[in-house]
Amino acid sequence: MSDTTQPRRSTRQQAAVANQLAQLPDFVSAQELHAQLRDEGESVGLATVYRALQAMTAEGQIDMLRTEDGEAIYRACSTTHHHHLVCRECGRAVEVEGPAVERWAEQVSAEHGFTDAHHVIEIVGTCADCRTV
Amino acid sequence: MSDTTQPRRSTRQQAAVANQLAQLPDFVSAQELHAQLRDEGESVGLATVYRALQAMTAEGQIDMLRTEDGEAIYRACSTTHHHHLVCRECGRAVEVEGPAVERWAEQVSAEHGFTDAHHVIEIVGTCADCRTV
DNA sequence: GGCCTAATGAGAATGATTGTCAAAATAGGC
DNA sequence: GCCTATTTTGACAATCATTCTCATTAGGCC
Ligand SMILES: [Zn+2]
Ligand SMILES: [Zn+2]
Ligand SMILES: [Zn+2]
Ligand SMILES: [Zn+2]
Repeated sequence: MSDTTQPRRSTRQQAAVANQLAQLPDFVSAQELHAQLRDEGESVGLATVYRALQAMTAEGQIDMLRTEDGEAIYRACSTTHHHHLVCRECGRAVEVEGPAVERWAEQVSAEHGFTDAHHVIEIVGTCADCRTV
Repeated sequence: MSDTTQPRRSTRQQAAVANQLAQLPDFVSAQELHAQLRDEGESVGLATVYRALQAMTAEGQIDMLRTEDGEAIYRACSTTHHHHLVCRECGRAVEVEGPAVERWAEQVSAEHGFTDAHHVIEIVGTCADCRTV
């Protein structure tokens, strides 16, 4: 199964990225994370931030998904698993959960012989405020 | 609700994009579509392809989603509504349906006052073949 | 300490997407 | 069909996230 988990060397930079991510409740882009680290003095090169996030994603330590405009965003996956309901006009996002969906995803994967399945679910709509404009 | 559907003028280029898309059974990127049109002699400027796809997406005439590496891909949405279960190793995709999920998505949107909601659901796992390797 | 090698960072390079703006095409009214 | 107001197009430049390059730095280990 190509378990490409060669142990990485532990460095200040990787720890900084991991810690920062652990402190954030929601998704951030690599750019944002880089800026935050810079602001806190714990400066890490941009390329390194990208590499760390990549590695952690590959190892399943963090979740990655894409915003509507294609930017990759990351989140520590310790947070409660949930999904987003996003307004296509103002970008406001509501966190939603759905046990039924979680079960469905697992079931569908199992039915087709897939293992270690993850899923991405995003709902995009127009919120009440933006509708009345 | 800012129904920005001012009727667009109909042009050869937009027709070409729409036709090409109607002929393709699966998702294509703007770049691929542009190349195909060029090869078939029905040449259309790249920027125009992007604009046409954008417009059609905004009008709900086609579906757009993002590949793993962030590229936007499009498909005529005449096909039956379904989702994909994709193998992270070999890329094999299985089309799956789930009435329960569809209902959940609608319900969640309604609960929060969102209208005209669409959703993106993708499940990524490791298929049976790739597991045994 | 010293060696080997992986990790870092500054900047260049890539590549999809979007912006610019003059030229061409459309929709209507005549 | 012809004319005009407005939209659309296309070649090219500009943006911007992400990746690549490669000289330098710093873990892991003796
Ligand atoms: Zn809104
Ligand atoms: Zn879920
Ligand atoms: Zn597979
Ligand atoms: Zn669905």
